[in-house]
Amino acid sequence: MKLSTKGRYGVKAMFDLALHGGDSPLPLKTIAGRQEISEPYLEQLISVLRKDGLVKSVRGAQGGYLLAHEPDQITVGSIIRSLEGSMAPADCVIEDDPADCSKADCCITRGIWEKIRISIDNVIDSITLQDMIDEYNELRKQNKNYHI
Amino acid sequence: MKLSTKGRYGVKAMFDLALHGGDSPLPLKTIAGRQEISEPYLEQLISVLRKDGLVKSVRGAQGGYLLAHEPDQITVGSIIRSLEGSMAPADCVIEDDPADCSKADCCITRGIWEKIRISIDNVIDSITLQDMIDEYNELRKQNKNYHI
DNA sequence: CCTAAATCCAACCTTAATGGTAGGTTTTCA
DNA sequence: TGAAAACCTACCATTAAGGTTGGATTTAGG
Repeated sequence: MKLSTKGRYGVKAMFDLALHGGDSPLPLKTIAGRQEISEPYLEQLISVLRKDGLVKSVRGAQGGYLLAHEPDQITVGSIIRSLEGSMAPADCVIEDDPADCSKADCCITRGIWEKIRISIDNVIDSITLQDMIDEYNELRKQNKNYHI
Repeated sequence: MKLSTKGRYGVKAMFDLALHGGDSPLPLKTIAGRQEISEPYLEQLISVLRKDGLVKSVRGAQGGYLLAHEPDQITVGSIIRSLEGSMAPADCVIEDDPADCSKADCCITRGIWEKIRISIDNVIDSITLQDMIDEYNELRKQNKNYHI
């Protein structure tokens, strides 16, 4: 039940964008360097985030990426689901289109997988990039020793 | 974030053992047949469960497997963790020995992975095999149409 | 207008895990 | 003593992860 690097890198990159990005686009090279992620690999990930409408891109020199919405409108859940798909631990409890199973209505284990999915979704959908920024600033206030 | 078949088959097999097993050992062939799991594959899984003290085995003819404890003493969490390891979505938040990360004390994403792990653990550690049996019996009472 | 910086895109590649099979050895009840 | 069972080790095909490579396209700035 590991999250792959897709989800983890994606959240890190989006947080970096929320923290350091402003009105002018932030080039991927900067994000990748700061977060220590392979740039061409991150490129593939952010391409997915762009297609899902989480970031906007500006092409050409001085180009880069921008958050498509305010940080308090972007949840960690939307980032992770964009890159990893549903957080369902089994295909039979994927929210939008569950794999059909003949025993679905009387399967005891199914209820467990569903509870797990709901509990994960509750956590990740309740955290926004703004929450992460606030926490970062709080931590920064307490001990000067901060990086990302 | 899928659970592999190890965890899913393991829970199914243990539930089968709790439901149909008694004082005499239940052969793996019966469980595998009823749950539609490849017998030699399930053998590998139950071997892990045995080494972790969740089931006891009886060798020889008329042998098989028995739960090592009462159904209300065996949680879904203990089964899944035995077969899949920690439910931590990232190595830096594995409960017993987290992968060390230089930024651990000031990493914002780490807090998120930890919240996810805790919320999953809360769900799976709160469900015992007895709970599953109770739910099964309840379902059985309501509609006659029951299998596993 | 030219160039460098950037996004965009498609293909490839290596490694490890998944989900098994196959083929035996040992134990033990009837 | 035979059959049924657990036990054990090795193998294997497929897939996904986590990239790398090599280019094509766009565009601000000199």
